[in-house]
Amino acid sequence: MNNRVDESPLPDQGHDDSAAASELRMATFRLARRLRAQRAIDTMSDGQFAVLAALTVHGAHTLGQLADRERVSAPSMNRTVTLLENAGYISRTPDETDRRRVTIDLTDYGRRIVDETVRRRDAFVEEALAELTPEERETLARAATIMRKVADR
Amino acid sequence: MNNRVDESPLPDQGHDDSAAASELRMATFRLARRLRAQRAIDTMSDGQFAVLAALTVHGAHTLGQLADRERVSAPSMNRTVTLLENAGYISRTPDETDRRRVTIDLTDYGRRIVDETVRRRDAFVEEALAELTPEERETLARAATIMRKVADR
DNA sequence: TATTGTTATACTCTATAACTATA
DNA sequence: TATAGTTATAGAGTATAACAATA
Repeated sequence: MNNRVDESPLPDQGHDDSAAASELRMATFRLARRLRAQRAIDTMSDGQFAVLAALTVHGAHTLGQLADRERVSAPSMNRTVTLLENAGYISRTPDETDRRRVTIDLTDYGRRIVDETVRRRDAFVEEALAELTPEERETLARAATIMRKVADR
Repeated sequence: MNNRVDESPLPDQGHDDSAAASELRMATFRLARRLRAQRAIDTMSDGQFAVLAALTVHGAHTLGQLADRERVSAPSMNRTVTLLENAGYISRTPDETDRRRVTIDLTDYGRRIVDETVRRRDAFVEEALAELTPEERETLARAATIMRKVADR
């Protein structure tokens, strides 16, 4: 497992702002942990899936581009890429114009795994949303936008 | 780093429900990742801090209780506990009535580290919240409650 | 000479299996 | 015999340093 800091203690003397901040932080960790548990292939780590997702969203990458995007060292990414290649999820092809580079892209099988994982993760959230009131769903939809803004600031 | 699945691809033909689910999932991962980066002591892992937080919230534990709570094997938890003990954050004391057991609890120093870490994590959220409109803050406060409900269902 | 990818090596976190002490 | 904790060992993920091939 990767991260389980979802029971963080509250600050001692929480005035309103700090209480709100703690609540949001704890709720975020707890939900993230729950969502992360919904993986299509339990033997694939978050880091491995993140590479497949990056290739899906942003297309083919070189090794260095993947390492930069995932903020990981080149040797570490090389190892992950080798594992994904051996599992048949991605392909490595030498670059024609600059032969130091290799192009890394999804295989059809890798694409299928990504779809399956996304569908399963979304299925959990969709079912949960379906049990809420329309007002609650609206609140979460607005909150999602604000959360991204906060995370990216 | 632990988890970086914050760029998950959207489902192919997102109708409204599935789009809302994807947005919430992505926003949650992204914010969790950002918050996780705010650690007081960069050499302490999430797993180690989670143990300190559990002891703060729920009091002293035996090794097995900690392993169960964090959903980790006993040997793995034993290793984490040994590291935390060597760092001076926790104490191990043999149980008087059942001498197979050991009681694990925070030291004063460990308590201080928890407070510091919580304060730093909350500081980031508080600063971010301060830049929002009152309506946005209200939305996030309501969302936090709903998110916990979704995570715990 | 600089850049891209890879290999060598080492450290952390995780697990299962085996062991010790106690119930 | 069963249980709680620990030790032994191994695999995955991470990093830095050193190397090979290419620009």
